[in-house]
Amino acid sequence: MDGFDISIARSTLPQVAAERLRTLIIEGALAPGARLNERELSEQLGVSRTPLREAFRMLAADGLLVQLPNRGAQVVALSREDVRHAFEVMASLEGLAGELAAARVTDADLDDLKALQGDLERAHKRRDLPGYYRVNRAIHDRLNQIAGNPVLAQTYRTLNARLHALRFRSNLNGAKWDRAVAEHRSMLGALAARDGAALRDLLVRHLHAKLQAVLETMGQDKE
Amino acid sequence: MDGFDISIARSTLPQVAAERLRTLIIEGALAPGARLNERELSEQLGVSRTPLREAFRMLAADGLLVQLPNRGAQVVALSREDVRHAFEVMASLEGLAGELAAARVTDADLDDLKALQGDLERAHKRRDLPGYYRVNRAIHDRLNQIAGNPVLAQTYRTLNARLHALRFRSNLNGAKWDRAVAEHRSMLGALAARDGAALRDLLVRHLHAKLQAVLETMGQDKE
DNA sequence: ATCTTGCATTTTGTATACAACATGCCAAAG
DNA sequence: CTTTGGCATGTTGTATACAAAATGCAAGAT
Repeated sequence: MDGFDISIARSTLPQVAAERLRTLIIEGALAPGARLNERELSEQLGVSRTPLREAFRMLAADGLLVQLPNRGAQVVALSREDVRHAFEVMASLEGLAGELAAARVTDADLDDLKALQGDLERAHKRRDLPGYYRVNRAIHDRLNQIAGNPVLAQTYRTLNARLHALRFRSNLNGAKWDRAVAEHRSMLGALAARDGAALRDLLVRHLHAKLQAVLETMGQDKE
Repeated sequence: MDGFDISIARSTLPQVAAERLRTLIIEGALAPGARLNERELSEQLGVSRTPLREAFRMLAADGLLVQLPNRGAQVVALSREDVRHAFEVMASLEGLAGELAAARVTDADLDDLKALQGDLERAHKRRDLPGYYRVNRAIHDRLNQIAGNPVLAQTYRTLNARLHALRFRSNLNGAKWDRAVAEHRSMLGALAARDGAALRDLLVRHLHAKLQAVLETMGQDKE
């Protein structure tokens, strides 16, 4: 966290391609279950098949694609069970982040988080869902940063990225949204009190509520 | 868990290469920090550079290699901090596995685990360290299987694989080993009582003890 | 003597040709 | 009419050639 990174970000071609594909998947341009034709895609992206294949491998590692031998890559189609399992793990990790953060949080950190909580409530008040999600994410990132465990942050990020293939925005109806904001307030209180166990419980329950919301948006899909 | 998979395992060349490299890394033939020359390695393994590169990507995804742009791949060199962070996350995941398992365990499962516990104690009694580790791993796998969350199992496996690059076997002196076996007995008790919270605590502490042992074997290495 | 600068060599990155495999169709047999 | 075998076509897997980048060394300048 100390020192500055002045190196210019040199992204390799596979990385750029992977990022591009990731966006296409998250935005839904590439639907879950869709098969990705290498030649076709490589022409569209303007790269040859080799770097594209490396991009496939990266995305497969993140769980956004599955690769079948001799049958290429396709966008993952997560079942409700998959989502449930992923959330179960993410809740546990988020709880750990809370515990760690409670043990290490400084007053300066708390001030930052209080400011973010303010942003969150304002976004809520004006029903600005995109803004709400942005702040929400910022709070989460900050918490993870305070927790100070890069492996934890990385693991969480990977799991989360996988779920984004679903792109469940929307679906925060009034009651649920109000409750979520209130939960955030409780969480901030537990953190200020340095009560790791309480924060952990709150986070786990918070994630559980989120899971329910996501499952509802998924509706009665397959499996 | 129902039904049999009769499909013959068709491993692709990159998979085979990755598996081979994984073994070389774990066994220490490829030391941490070592740079992997593509041409050289591809000749030694008898594959061309393309599948080898895909193998690199897979291992990098598992965290066994790091890939630097235009500078190839090298075996990760984990710092003590890295190990600490990884164990922190693994302990949390293992705890979750315990909680879930306690909620779903059947009497038949318990019988299996009791048998394994017997194996463990026998291996301990005759100071059979490799055997002990094997049974230890079997118990862990069984627990994860009972927990019934593939995402959890997968995440744990990945983290664990990364640590194996260190190949810390050995280093279980008398006292620690005795204590580990006793802990296993307690864990089995908590599972039999379906006490998820207790099992969770035991597992987290168990992993914490393991971390200490690992850190000792790492000695006063760099960073 | 040390530091820079350019060149030679090595190594990685990308494109592409060719081989292996999968898939769908059609015809022929039951 | 259904099923099976073979073939044609398309798609992925692998090898290799070429391009771009990095590294090490040596010669010259300060």
